[in-house]
Amino acid sequence: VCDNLVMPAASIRARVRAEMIDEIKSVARRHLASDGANLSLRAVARDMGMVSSALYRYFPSRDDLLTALIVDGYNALGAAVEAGDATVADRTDGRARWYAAGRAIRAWALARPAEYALLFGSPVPGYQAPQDTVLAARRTPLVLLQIAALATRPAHPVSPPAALTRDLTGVVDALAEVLPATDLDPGRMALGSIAWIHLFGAVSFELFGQLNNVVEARDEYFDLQLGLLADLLGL
Amino acid sequence: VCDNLVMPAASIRARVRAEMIDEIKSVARRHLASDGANLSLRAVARDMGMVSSALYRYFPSRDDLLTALIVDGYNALGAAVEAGDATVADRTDGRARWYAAGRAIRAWALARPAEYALLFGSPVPGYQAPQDTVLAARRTPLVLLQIAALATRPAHPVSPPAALTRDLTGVVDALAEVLPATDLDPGRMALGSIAWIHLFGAVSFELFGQLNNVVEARDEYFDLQLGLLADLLGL
DNA sequence: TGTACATCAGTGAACGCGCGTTCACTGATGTAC
DNA sequence: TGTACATCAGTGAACGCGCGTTCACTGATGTAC
Repeated sequence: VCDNLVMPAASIRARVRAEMIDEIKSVARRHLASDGANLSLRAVARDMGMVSSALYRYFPSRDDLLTALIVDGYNALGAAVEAGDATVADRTDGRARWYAAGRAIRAWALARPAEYALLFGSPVPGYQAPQDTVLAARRTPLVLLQIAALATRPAHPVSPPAALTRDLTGVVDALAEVLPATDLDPGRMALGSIAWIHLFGAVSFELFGQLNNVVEARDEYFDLQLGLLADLLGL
Repeated sequence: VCDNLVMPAASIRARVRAEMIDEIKSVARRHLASDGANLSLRAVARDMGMVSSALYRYFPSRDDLLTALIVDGYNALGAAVEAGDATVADRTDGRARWYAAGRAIRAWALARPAEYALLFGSPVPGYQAPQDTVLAARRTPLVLLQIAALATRPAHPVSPPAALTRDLTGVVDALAEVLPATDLDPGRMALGSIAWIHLFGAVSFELFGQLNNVVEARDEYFDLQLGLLADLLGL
């Protein structure tokens, strides 16, 4: 409020612009929920009481809006998982943190199914995700890998083939700045990434409707899977 | 060829009709590959050299065509998995059969990514799958459950909660006619279904592009996951 | 402090295209006597 | 076997709607002297 008076006029315009961008994205997110990934610029503009061409002041094309939504989505999910993980007081209790993080993923997905589908569902036809998204995309698995590194008990014995170890080492190295103490041997790296994939499987299977008419006790089912994966990791 | 002469005329018309339906579905499948699930009736008609309204002689609406494609897809996948499983000569070798079935799923998905996405990807906006699809959908997990029933070693210890056991028992009972000797205790039922879900996760993760820029050794990665799941099942 | 100029947000019309579905119709194919 | 009728496949026009993107434009807001 008071800031307005101190700020130079240029910043006001910049801030209004930023707020507009936020509102466009938020309206677009609402549309994702009903229309899936065939997001319509005109519908978004309509909802905002603007003419469709006005949106081009903010996003050079529909794909750029989609990209912004995807990056935001990955970050929102990552933040939710980090927050879930952070609720565990004892930072050395890997198993508790694993449950907290896993449940946070599922809770986020159930709360925003369309956004989850945009991130993890079938690729949008004709849309090519730019490089900007990959950093944000790694935020969630990063949390899970950090938890996997806490494993105390011996993990499930695995001997990943050399080619795979090379791939995974590359990823972990790229994360080294963010994840300093990577005391993950190849086996644990492989297990950690696999646990993430299988977790994704559990969430997607439920969210994409494959559990319909089959399993109703979904919380319990998910927790059971979390437990199996924790065992797998040696947490 | 000769059959034409013997067959009553009415059957000829019926057969031409069946062939037309097949061709429509096959053209539609090709379109799925490029356009994702926003399948266009007009585009299909164009490819067949027909006027779009002519398709209504064969399918009452676009959704009915989609449903037919979905049912066909589930059946094709199921058949591929059954064929994969059948290549293992020693029918008591559960672990070999598990690998064969799992690899068949992935191979089918990689060969027909758009169809896989239609079955297992984000739900098509506005489309409600009718009950016709559920039977076909169970064909693949049925094979996997039959293999899980072969487990000789003790499986990973699990104690599924009562509500979940009830759900899974219901499903297995429904399959009882097809799967006669269901010597699956609740724990193994739960493990079998979870292994299927995690397998789905592995395939979807790769197919939906989440492995891009991360893992290149995909065959090895998948096999590693198959092995972990086989261990989980006690195969 | 006041004025001339540049920047920027938003308008409205248009381009060129797509879609699912309906409907009255023409001809060919099959059926019944 | 031949003829009258019914069935069915496919046409072409139309309805009513959607879309992304471009472009010349009006006014308001911010900047520099």
